[in-house]
Amino acid sequence: MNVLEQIQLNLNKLSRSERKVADAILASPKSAIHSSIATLAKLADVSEPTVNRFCRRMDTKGFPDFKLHLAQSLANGTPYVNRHVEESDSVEDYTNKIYEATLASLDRSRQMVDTATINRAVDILTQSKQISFFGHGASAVVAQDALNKFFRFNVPVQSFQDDLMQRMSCINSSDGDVVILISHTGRTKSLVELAMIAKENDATVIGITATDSPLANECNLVISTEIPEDTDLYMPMASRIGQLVIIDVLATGFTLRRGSKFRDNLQKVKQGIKESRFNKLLNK
Amino acid sequence: MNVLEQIQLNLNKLSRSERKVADAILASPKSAIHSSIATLAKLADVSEPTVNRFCRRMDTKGFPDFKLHLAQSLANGTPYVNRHVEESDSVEDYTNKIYEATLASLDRSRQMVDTATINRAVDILTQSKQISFFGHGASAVVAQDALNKFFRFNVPVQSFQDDLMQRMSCINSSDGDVVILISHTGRTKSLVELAMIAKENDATVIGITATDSPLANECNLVISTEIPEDTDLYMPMASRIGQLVIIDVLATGFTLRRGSKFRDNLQKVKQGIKESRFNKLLNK
DNA sequence: CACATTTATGTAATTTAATTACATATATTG
DNA sequence: CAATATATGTAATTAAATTACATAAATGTG
Repeated sequence: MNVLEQIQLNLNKLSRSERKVADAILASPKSAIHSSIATLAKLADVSEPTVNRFCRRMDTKGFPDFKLHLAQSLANGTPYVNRHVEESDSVEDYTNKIYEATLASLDRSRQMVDTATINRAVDILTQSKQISFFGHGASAVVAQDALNKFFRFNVPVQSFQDDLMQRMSCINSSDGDVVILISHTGRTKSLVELAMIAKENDATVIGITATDSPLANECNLVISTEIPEDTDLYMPMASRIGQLVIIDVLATGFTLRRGSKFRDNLQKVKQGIKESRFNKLLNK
Repeated sequence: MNVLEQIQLNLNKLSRSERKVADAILASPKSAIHSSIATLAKLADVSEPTVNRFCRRMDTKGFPDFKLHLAQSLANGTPYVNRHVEESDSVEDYTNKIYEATLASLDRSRQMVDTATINRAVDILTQSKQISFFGHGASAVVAQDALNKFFRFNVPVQSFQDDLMQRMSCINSSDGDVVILISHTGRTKSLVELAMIAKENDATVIGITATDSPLANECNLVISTEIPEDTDLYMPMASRIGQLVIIDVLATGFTLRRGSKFRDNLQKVKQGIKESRFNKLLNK
């Protein structure tokens, strides 16, 4: 709830003088944010400390803080709104809606990500003997992206899409191995089974999934991706983008933790695939 | 143009001390708006009047006015700053930087996307006999994601990662087939070859790639993903996220264009994979 | 209703924040 | 190199905001 709304909703609960302050602000909020407390107090016909008390009552630290919050209230509300695609939408409409929904989802993910958990995951990954990434459907794509990223570090890393290969990999796992299971809902049956098998074989299981789900309950560590989202027939599942960014974060953390030797290997890989590309200047 | 953008655009034109001020603000704009001029000056290692002069240079009346404008910039949907990950970064720092870089990239992509081109691509896809998605490396992941999405529409769609299979698919293509080639730079040699082969066989070639690249030159239609980005050893390639969102947009456009028959098929697929998941209420 | 207690309010004093003035340092130009 | 312009920081001054305290008004209790 922003400050402007808060003022309007609490009008009836304000005292006589504080009501005067509210009225003066509501009469011209744009002007209020640029006014001194003295100017506003005079305009509202109250004392300066009354204005200050009003600001405190609106849960701000004082007048300058109140003005900042009011300024943000005036500046168009929340930055990205998650709106449904409608059948009648033009290409401009649905394109923008999808971008905004994705941005909104990613922003929420940014706010909710638990960096302590990320740090622990990076610890575990850094010390692992082998890393496996598994997921199904859209999350399988994330697992493959993870493979593509971690493969460049020249550490033992694998990812399979075939269900049997996944099971065998988990059966073959042992202490020091890490199995990362990726699932939006955490309710995919076969992934929960993979978690159990891996744990039975002393691997560490990390879930990139919804907390308080069957899969989360079988994991040693859970990186939460539980952003509520409206999926319907037209709206893509934006949360897989959040999963991809978590992979990015883990990969960067891994690189930073591992230090210069792995940076060198990254450079080696980058150089090694250069020939598969047209040179930027010559082959235009 | 808001204050945050103005700062970023004028970085090169600032004097040494004022550049320090800008860097301190960009490092933590949310914190800056709540700071006194003394705190910010200390943080930036400059004098208080230098901060005041910086604010005047940004066309604000002084520090309080600058803060108000900055607060509105932050509330207005362009808050994200693309900052490099440093070796000394904490997990909080690099996590936030990666999220912000991704959000910044995606926001730019949103602003630059050409909806007329999207519309044409949706036209072409809607009328196609068969759709193929190909990419390499990180873009191969995008191609697979596309397969996962379009497969649900029950239209002929394919995607291979094996180079030979890709070539054979393009050799086998004919009029009415669409080949979508995904590449960040547009300079991957084998993808350019795929484009040539597909065109020789009368397929329509759509590139999700950089304009003015070898691949773009071989395509019938180019959906541009040419967002300048700073990639270095630590920063992930955020543009693949933009490619994924373009796939989302195309898929939604396809669904809207195709109408109710395809909506029904989506429901059928969704229902069909329900049993692979634990029921939300019962199996907790 | 009267009295006691609590809450609201404004004046004045104090503190903090921001701005201005001025001297010095640095960069640029002829 | 010298002269001029620009940048910068210290110290002083002004403005803005907050706190302290006394008084007024409202509320609650017997």
